[in-house]
Amino acid sequence: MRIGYPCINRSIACSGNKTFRLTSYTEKRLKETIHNNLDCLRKILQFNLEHNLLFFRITSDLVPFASHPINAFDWTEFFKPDFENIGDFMLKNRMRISMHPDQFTLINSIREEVFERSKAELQYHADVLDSMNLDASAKIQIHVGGAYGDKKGSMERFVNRYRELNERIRRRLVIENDDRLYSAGDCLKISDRVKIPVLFDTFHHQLNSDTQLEENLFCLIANTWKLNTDGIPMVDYSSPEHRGSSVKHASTIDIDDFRTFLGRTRPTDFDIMLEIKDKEQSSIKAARVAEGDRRFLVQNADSIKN
DNA sequence: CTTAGTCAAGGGGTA
DNA sequence: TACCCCTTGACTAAG
Repeated sequence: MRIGYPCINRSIACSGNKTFRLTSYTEKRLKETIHNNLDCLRKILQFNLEHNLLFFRITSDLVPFASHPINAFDWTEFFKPDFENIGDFMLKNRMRISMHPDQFTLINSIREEVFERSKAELQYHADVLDSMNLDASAKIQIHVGGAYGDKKGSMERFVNRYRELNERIRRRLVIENDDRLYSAGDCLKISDRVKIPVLFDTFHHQLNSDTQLEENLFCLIANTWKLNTDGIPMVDYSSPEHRGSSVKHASTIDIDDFRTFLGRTRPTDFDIMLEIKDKEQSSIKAARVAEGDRRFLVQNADSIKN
């Protein structure tokens, strides 16, 4: 079990998700921004190592406009040594890595041009992870997509489109249950067809589920991950803000809830991404709680040994 | 220096 | 059809 957080670290004085406006695009600006972002990513990983946080999500802003037609710059080649250096650091310290393209990446869109752009965007994400020489346990998580007034047909379209993707994308792709349309159960149905791993999001499950989170569902989801290639399952963990009626991500972790969650999911082993506003601060607290959990200790001992 | 509107990209829901 | 919502930080022009 590894614990981590997505994209941004607020404790160190650098921001690895810098970007700029399309209107101010120049190759020089692009180069400088990528350089800054890679440099900062390396610093964040160092911080994470020091705080026993071995799971991290790389921001999709790492390379701005990576899949946009305006970008003709061969950034994989230019920054090859930097990507490899970061990848070596991750491997050496047994870090688990994910990426999460945002809402515009839609495999099952009814519009062909949206699918084409999505493929380009997925290829960019795969290029980042490939450049770091990471194996197939480094994942790219997306949602199933829209419903378009015909959920069944849209799930079918996802299956067919998924089969069209190239192997470099497919080996990394996983689907995550969303908060409104596609539940964990829906994701399992798709997984039955194409054997894609399902990434369980606890918060989305609270908002959109056909069953309660019971042990059986959690086991079924865990079994969609092939341990020798996909690695242990990834789980996105967050909780609603307790005060107020709105459904927002909590500003900080509720340690008692987290402890309960750890208890309820035993003995299944998985990596946890904390989608909580204060990012690394909550992660550090969570890691402390998890130290009392066997799953966490095994991972720990392992990384010290190597 | 501070602030408020805006940013490549989609889709769902309501009036 | 028109408009607002999601969710988020940072960019950028305006004050």
